[in-house]
Amino acid sequence: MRQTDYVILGLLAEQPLSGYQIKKLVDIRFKFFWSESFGQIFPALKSLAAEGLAEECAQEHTGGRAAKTYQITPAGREALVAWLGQPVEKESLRLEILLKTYFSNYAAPEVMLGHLAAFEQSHAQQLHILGLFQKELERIPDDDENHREVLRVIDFGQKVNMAYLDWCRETRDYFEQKQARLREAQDQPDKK
Amino acid sequence: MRQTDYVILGLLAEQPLSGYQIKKLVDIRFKFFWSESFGQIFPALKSLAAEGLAEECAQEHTGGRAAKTYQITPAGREALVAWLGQPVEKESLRLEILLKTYFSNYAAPEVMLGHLAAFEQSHAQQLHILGLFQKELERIPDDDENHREVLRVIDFGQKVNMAYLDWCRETRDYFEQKQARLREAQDQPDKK
DNA sequence: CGGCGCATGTAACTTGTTACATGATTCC
DNA sequence: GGAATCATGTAACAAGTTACATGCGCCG
Repeated sequence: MRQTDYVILGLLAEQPLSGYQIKKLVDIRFKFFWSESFGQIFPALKSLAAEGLAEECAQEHTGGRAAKTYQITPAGREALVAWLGQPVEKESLRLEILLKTYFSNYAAPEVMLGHLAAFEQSHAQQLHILGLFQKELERIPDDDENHREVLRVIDFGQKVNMAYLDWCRETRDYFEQKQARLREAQDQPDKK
Repeated sequence: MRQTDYVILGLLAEQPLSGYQIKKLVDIRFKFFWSESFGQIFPALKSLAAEGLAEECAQEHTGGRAAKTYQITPAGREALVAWLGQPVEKESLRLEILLKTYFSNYAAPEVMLGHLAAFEQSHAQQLHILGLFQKELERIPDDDENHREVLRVIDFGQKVNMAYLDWCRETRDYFEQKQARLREAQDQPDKK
């Protein structure tokens, strides 16, 4: 069983969904810490159905092609709970910007300033979206009784993105100073 | 050209290295934001040599099998600088613990408390190691003139890991309270 | 009827991990 | 000579992305 399978089971545990809807939910709700593509979701749904952890239900079609909707089975719920109890094993972080920062003495400070601006903008945006989610969750009724847990996840995103932005500002300052130092050295090559 | 190629070029830009040494450096220096395996490094070194971006030099052997050492070529340096100037494109974060937190209303609070303890311990450890690196860097002479950039990378790790630990503590509190609520409800099932 | 939007599905590719086979040296 | 250590290399697998092919209904 892949991680994708459990993501799907978790979402189906709340309500029946189609592959397309699952993709949209993952893109919105898990955006800052997870992703899935169609190439993973559709095969996973098929295998979940083959193993009896999910089953096809009604074919709704609200405009456009009919959507194959799946619902979770009791065995699927058991599998989900069993997975929740297993130790967390996957944690991965890959940040090209840190690689470039590490090697940045081979490039001009301007280069890093550009990368930092893009990074900062993207994470400020993410933080903004998380804030909207938080307000939305606090506003609507907690029918599934999972709002508090979801808020914990959102809080993680907020803390981490704020840390990213802090780092951005400090690092921007650093490269701006470096740039100023270099300019000075160029303008007055004799002094020292 | 893969990301692995640039990681290798960046490390070779400082000094000639063997595949084995590269792996060790990545494991130590980039541990908290990057990883590479032998299965990526050795083929990458071969292809870098084929493209003339790196070349084999002396076969040193300091105990054990002879190490094939590679050094960067001028073309390799150019490729590295060109990559540094390209926009940052890869940023990925995958945290199973957030997935489990999101779905945690299907499990007992104890389960999450266990996961949180492991997560907290692992990141406290990482933070500790980053502190050691920082002190080490501030102590030794900055021969390659890249200490300040490396310290920016370390600072990122420290900020992010501190954010993780803050979240851990708050989330631990939340699940402990939830646990207490459940216990209370079980002890006095009549009240309300 | 043509294009757009919703939706499913797959094949090809890229990337990354794991496990294994091998080789050479040192130390006991 | 055997274990430990340092080191290279590969094959098999697992995971993940991308691009494409298809289908259907609606709207102008």
